[in-house]
Amino acid sequence: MEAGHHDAHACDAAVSLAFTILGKRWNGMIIDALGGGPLSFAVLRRTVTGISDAVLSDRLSELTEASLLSRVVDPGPPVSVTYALTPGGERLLPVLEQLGQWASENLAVPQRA
Amino acid sequence: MEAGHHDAHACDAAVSLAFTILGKRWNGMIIDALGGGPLSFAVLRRTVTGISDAVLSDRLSELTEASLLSRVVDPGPPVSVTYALTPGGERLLPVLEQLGQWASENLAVPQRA
DNA sequence: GGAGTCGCTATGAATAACAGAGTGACTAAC
DNA sequence: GTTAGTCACTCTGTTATTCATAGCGACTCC
Repeated sequence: MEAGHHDAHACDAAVSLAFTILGKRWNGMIIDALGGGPLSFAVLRRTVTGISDAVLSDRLSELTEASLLSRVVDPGPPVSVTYALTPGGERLLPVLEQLGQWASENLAVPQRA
Repeated sequence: MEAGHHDAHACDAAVSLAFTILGKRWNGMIIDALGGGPLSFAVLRRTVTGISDAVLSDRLSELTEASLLSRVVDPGPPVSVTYALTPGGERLLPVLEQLGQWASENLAVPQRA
């Protein structure tokens, strides 16, 4: 019981930490999109349906700052920027896959408008 | 390659679905807190450090509506309300545990103010 | 009666996300 | 040379969400 209590306490802080990233709209989906390989800003914008330029730019900065993404600039011309998962970012993918599986088995699909 | 592409596409929609719940602030942590067993509103309020009454109330309603939580009223007196995970909610716990593990291994702990 | 807890609701303030316009650098088509 | 498009963002006003806090009726305890 104490062992279990200790584990639950450890999970609380770590889960909170996880949600400092994943509790912000779009981060999980950006990371998931990059699971297929490095992408440019424009491709991410189109792949993560519904996100705005401004929010995408903010999120990419935060995720890069958190060392989950790397931002690689090819000086060109034309200049191009590619975002890729870091190893830490990649380690989230199997968990995201499980989240997706859980969702498809346990959440109702929203009604179509 | 096509099989891999198909999988990635399936994950995208399902991951999006997962984040309709988990991409809102506090939901992951509420579910995690209830992983230890049913709790009252007030205990949840104290356990999920930093959440306000109003948002907790909103979140509990949404999670109940999404069939991840059940809300049980003991008529009393005094009246008391208990929230518990449904089986679907419980099935998220192992994934949350993995999220916590990922976070503790891959995210920097924020500096203390 | 007063103070406290419970399970919320209400409300204004602060913050996050949205919606869309804009920039300079570049390319392609005419 | 001009026009239109794409890229990788930045900017700005609007809308939505979250925060902070007060308050309510029901109840308990002193």
